[in-house]
Amino acid sequence: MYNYSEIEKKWQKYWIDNKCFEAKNGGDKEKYYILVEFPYPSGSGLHVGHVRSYTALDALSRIKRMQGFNVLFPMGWDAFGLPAEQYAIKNKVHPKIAVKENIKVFKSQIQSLGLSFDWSREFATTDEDYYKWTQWQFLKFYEKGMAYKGKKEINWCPNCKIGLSNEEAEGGVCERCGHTVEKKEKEQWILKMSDYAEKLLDGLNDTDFLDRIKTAQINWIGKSVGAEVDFKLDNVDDYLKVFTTRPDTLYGVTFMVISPEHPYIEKYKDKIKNYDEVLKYKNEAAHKSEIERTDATKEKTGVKIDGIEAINPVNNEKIQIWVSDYVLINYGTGAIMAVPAHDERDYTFAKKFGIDIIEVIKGGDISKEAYTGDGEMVNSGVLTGITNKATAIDKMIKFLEDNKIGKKTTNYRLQDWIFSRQRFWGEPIPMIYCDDCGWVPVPYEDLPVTLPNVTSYEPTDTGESPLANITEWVNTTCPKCGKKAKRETDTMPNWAGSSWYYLRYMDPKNVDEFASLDAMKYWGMVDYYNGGMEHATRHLLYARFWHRFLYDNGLVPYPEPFKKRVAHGMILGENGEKMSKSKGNVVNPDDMIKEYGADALRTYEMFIGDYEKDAAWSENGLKGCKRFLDKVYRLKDKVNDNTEYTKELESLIHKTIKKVTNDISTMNYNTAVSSLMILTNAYEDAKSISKADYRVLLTLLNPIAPHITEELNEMCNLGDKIVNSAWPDYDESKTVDTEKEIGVQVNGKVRATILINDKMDESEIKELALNNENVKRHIEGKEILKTIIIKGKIVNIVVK
RNA sequence: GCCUGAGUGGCGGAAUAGGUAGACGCACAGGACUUAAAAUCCUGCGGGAGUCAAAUCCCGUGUCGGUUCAAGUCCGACCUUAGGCACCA
Repeated sequence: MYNYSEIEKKWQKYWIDNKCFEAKNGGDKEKYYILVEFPYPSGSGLHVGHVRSYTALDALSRIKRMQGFNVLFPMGWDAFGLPAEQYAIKNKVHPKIAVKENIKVFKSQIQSLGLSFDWSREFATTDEDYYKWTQWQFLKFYEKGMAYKGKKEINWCPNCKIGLSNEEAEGGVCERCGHTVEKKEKEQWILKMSDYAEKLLDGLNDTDFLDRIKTAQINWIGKSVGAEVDFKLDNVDDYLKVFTTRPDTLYGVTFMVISPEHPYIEKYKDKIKNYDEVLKYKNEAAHKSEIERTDATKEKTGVKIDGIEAINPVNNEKIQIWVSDYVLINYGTGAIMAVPAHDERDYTFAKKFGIDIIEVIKGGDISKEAYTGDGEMVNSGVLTGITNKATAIDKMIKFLEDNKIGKKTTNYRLQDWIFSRQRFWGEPIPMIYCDDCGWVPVPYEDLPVTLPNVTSYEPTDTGESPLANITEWVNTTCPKCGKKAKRETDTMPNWAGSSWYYLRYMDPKNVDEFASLDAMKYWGMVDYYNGGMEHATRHLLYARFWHRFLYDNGLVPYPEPFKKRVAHGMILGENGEKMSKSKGNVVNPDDMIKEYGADALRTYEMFIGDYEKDAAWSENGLKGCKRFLDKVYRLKDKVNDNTEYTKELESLIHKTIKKVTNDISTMNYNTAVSSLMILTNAYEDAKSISKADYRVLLTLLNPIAPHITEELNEMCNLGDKIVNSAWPDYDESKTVDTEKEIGVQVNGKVRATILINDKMDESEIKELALNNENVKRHIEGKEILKTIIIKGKIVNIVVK
């Protein structure tokens, strides 16, 4: 039909030469910051999934610019990480070089789509003048006591030889290679993220995230309110502290359980008569994988501790203490009070080991199962007779606090962030260890701590970072005392660089600061942030935490980084399965651009379905969109010289402007395209169309298919470049039909349609309806009970 | 188990605030143009009854109930499915 690749190249060049999409900091226009997650530039190149989200936000950016906003729509590269490192090891090149090549490919692919990114602000997280500031911010965490080095049991992948965060080891398998994760104790840098649990929860109120994203975050933070209770140990001057959300069931406690890692096992070694047995159990638990350990369906195991007992503070009963791996050391206090009558897990445990079960809430049958519902309190001292859980809990907490045996407490599932990785290709953690001074931060003026230029950095078997082998890099002097010292060889996780990149875009060339306060004040929160659902918890929480910390220390002007967060669905293979090389269902965007053009690919990906949902690829669908653009192209031959909207098309034009404007801002891209198809079909049916008719169609289609529309606009001399023009307005009054067909129902079933106009009153409409032949047939001989007329919508005649 | 969503033709999916279910596209079928194919154009396209053809009628938005003049849309229970959390006390 037409030479799209030539047209596309022409306009892409025009946009770059004329700096059409470069945002300026400041000015009279209102700012609007649109962000798509920057990609990891993998060797396999751009995925059609990238095309979907980039095009969607590109369309939004283009509209916003035409509507007069100062739009920031930047792009960069999240380029640290394991794949680049592994590729580099295999091919004996420095990852810096491999990354550079990948970025080149990615960039040219992205540019061939005609996306309106502001390339003047481009950077990669691996650029020294970027990660200098990542390190600088880490030092701030350290300075404020928010980063510490601690011995932590980490998730260790023996295959990748790398420590993994809990998030990367979900389900007990390595996220990268699928190998079973083991536990390994290691000194790790840790950020005190758990201190921010409440703030991260609160901050959600300042955001406009999709509900499911908010929910995912709330679940992840896992707040639960309850009480801490001290159980005195019998014959020992010490307490065992537990956390419970059900202090109302304290009278039903028949045993306690501590986690295998609980410090009391060592502390009371001498008192525990069956210490050997307990230790054996502890060791078994340590060797279990995360999967085995956390499988709720498996049978409960445990060992009764012989030699120490506790005393229930509310009734002074002696209580046996068990050790079992169903109690986790990293939640609450690592110890629980067990109420088998009213907790399912405690119930199973008690049944298996023949421990007493005491009912304190009526309503269930404790011979069959634990009753977790509400009911009347029995056998419960001061609580007896209360029938409401909340009241009982409040009363018990007051009792505990009055008697100084416990207090109201909140617990969070959210853990501290293990920030060390034993890898080469990451930001070096800017710390130095001196035998005399301990850990000393690298002085701010010495940043960045750069990675050494070496070609060999195989991972070590000991679990140390490959950097540990590069002695000339490791050995340094202590910034404090000047003696010989060693650099930290751990590097930062991938999530570090992506936790603040949106700030750097605001002021990417700044050499004095990570971004100036002025720039950050000007651009404010990211107005519209798009990314995958897989980042709804981890990346988004890390970035919010990082940002909030900066805010609390006066380094950024607003507490929350992102206003609105949306997520796109995946593009699946033609067979409905996730695209993968092994399944052979991968679609390469380059091939599609070559065969159908970037505009057709963009249009199709917007039309493919609900933006938030997964959608299966269909090359036929893409062909359909190509046909649509061809149709738009052919319209050029029927443009007349009129400069006003054609009368017969006017109403539809106004309706379409309204629909496309709304749909793109609410992510309903599929219906936006559909309404443009309807308008195009109407133009086709018309004898001829005016310049104004054509121009408005091209303008409306431009955000989605920017090249061909700009070309046709020029070819037909319709006016200024669309990119420099204003988004069309619509006249609300012209979107309302003067004449309309509405349905006439008899007893709720449509029996006819009548043509009404906006001048008719109810009686005229009623008369028209009753005189319809088919309606007459259905009401003949029956009594009309009532007639409902909803203006412009429907008539319903109720008969008996 | 708990927390979110989602179930509509052969397929992707439309249906403001309850008001003509199936927009738009794909696939398919028939026709036009052509020596032929491609491209393009026209017609049909949820299921069933009915008819030469129609008109018209019945059924139909996961299932079962309910509210309403009217339910894809609201309410209750359930089923299926995707995602999140999960021995979190």
